[in-house]
Amino acid sequence: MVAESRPLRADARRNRDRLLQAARDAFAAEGLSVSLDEIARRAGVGPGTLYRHFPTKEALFEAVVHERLDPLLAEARALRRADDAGAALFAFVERLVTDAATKADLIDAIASAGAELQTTVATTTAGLWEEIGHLLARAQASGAIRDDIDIADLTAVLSGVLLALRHHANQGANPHRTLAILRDGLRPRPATA
Amino acid sequence: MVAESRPLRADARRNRDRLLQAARDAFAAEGLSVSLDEIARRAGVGPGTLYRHFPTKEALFEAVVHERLDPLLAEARALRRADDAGAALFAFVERLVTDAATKADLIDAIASAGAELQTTVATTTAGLWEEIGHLLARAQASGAIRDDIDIADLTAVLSGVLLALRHHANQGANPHRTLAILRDGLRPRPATA
Amino acid sequence: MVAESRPLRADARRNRDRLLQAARDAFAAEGLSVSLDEIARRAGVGPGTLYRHFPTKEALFEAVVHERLDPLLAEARALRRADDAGAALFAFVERLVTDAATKADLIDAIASAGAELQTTVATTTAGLWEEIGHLLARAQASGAIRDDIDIADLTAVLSGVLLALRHHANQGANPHRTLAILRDGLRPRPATA
Amino acid sequence: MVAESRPLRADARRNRDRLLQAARDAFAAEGLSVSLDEIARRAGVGPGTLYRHFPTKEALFEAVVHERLDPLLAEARALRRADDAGAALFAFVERLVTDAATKADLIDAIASAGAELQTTVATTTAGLWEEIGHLLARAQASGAIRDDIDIADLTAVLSGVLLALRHHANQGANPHRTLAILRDGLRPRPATA
DNA sequence: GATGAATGAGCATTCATTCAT
DNA sequence: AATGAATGAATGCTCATTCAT
Repeated sequence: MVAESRPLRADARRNRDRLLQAARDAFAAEGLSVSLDEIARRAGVGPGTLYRHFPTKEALFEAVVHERLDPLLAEARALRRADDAGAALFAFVERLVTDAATKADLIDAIASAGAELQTTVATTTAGLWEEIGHLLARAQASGAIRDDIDIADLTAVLSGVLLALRHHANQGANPHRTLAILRDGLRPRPATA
Repeated sequence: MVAESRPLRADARRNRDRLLQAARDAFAAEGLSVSLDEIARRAGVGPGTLYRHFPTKEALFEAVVHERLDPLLAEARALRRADDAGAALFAFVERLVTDAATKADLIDAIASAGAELQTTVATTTAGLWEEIGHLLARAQASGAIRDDIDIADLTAVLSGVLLALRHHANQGANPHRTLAILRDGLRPRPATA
Repeated sequence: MVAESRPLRADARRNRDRLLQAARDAFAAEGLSVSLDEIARRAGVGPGTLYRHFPTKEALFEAVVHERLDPLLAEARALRRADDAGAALFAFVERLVTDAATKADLIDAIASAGAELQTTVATTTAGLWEEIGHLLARAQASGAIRDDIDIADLTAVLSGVLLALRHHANQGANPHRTLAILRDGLRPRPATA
Repeated sequence: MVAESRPLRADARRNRDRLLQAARDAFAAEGLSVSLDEIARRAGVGPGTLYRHFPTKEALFEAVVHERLDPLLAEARALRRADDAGAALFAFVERLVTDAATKADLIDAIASAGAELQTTVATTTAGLWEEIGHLLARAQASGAIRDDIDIADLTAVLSGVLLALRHHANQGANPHRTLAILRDGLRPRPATA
């Protein structure tokens, strides 16, 4: 799994990249229902080539998910040791929401994935939630975040907000204002409600 | 031929109900991609019977959506003239969240509706958002809700939370805690930001 | 087959007539592909009632064909003993063509009937061709019609003309001019061609 | 990658030809109502292969029509400048009738086209009638054809005869005798009517 | 490796026919 | 008798996957 095993990667690598790009765009634009033929067409390759790189539709989708998630995961890991735990969590949440707004793509697929492909994708996303759990725990320990919620709650609201921004972005919702609601809601509650 | 409004609806009504129930469950479990044959099978009828009651897939979906939305719409309308505007909005939000938690079904379809079927369903949901907009405006006027958000923002967060509860309910998210985040996030901001 | 066997014919007869009328119109307008439900709807009865009167689609079609053919058959039989055999044949041909033009309906179905329902309808039309054969033989014997054709040829041209008038009537073909070609073509050939 | 215009068309071309052949036979035998699955089955391919070559039923039908019509159209065009205009028209009519007799297939579809698929097929046939119109006009100008008919009339009779030969060929109609009727009917009328 | 043709199960929808009321 | 609901096989078409070239 470690060693680069094969030589001719010049064009193969290029095709793989094109396919991932095309798949990203297509999933973002049409959802999971786009046909693989359409993705291959957009990438300028034959469906057989797509199959060679990604033996099933789910494998392709998962690769796309990985491509999106891996940088986020790295960022979350880097924040593990930030000084200000509360700021770290808010920074990461902001990063997620900004991503969802600007990339305007398959964050939603990451968050939901319907009941259709699931399994492997779910495994892939689990790592992300785990990192967020860490950030939440530290932020709660530092007093920056209310104590009466747990990682499941945060995960729920956060993926919900991501999904919502995807669906409502073109309808006037402002990511920053949406974020403000979330941010204030996560703060420790003042004396009384 | 005399006065009973409809004669042999006994079985027809029963099949219609069974179909709606099966569709509700199936859409909730598998999303919009469930096949009509599968829904018919679950309802114990032939595909032709499904067709008789709901001539297109969209018609079936819309019937399911209506069944869920109509009572909510009625409730929202009833709250229009509540004395305490802030309490009215929170009550309705709580109602929505409770629904999503207990019915555990296609609130998500209502909230997202994907890019797939749209038209009529969109029209149907528009009415709901309109009512919520009313409640929000009054709550803001009364000072119970922060001023720096508009209906699009609320809609986004709210549908996000609903979606989230649907996807994460079985993963331990607690509706009341999730709701608490939303509730506190909607309050007017204290002195500092 | 002779005695009227059942009493309650008042409304039953009326339904039967309505169904035949609706079927006639529907076949004429849409061809054989109209659904029986559509015909029943047009007749203002339920599909079960249609079925009671005509147990298969073919039975209905055949009844319609009979209704059209029987008067024509009677007319042909009446012409069998006409004094002027040539005039008799031309008169009958004219009658057919006029029918096709004014009724603008399922003469074509009679003539073609595709490869779909056939058998029984073919049997039904055979009687008509037989009568025409009689008229042709007599006309040829009297010298009014060329000798070098037989009933199969006449049948072919005649049904072709009927079909054609149905399809081309709205495109400017004039039944009388079309008929003139046929009439002159049937005459005995002058000395040389 | 070098210069052969198309690489693996060997099998594709063969399947396409098989499909056209199967479609031709099937349409001729059963009319437009044959199912595409049946045609695919007869051609020995899956329905998806049929779809790849002809994406709709109409596209398949039109391909079949073109295959028949294009040579006829070319021939008609070639006759436009013939010396003897009357002979040219008769030659073309003979060609049509011969075709209908030997190919024994979907000339009728061409002539009628039903009320079912239309559009593109209609456009395709229009060109043929236009050419025939040319030949008719010239033949009338030269005195070889009666003056009291127009292209619509000729079209009607001609397609009628084609249809008739299709339906009655196996019943003994002789193309040459049928043709004789048409030919003599088209001649200028002698002294008396 | 790449191509794109082939496959065949599957989908939404239709409709002739049957049957409970 | 009549009704209209139910049936289920069939249709045109789609698409993930496989395979010959």
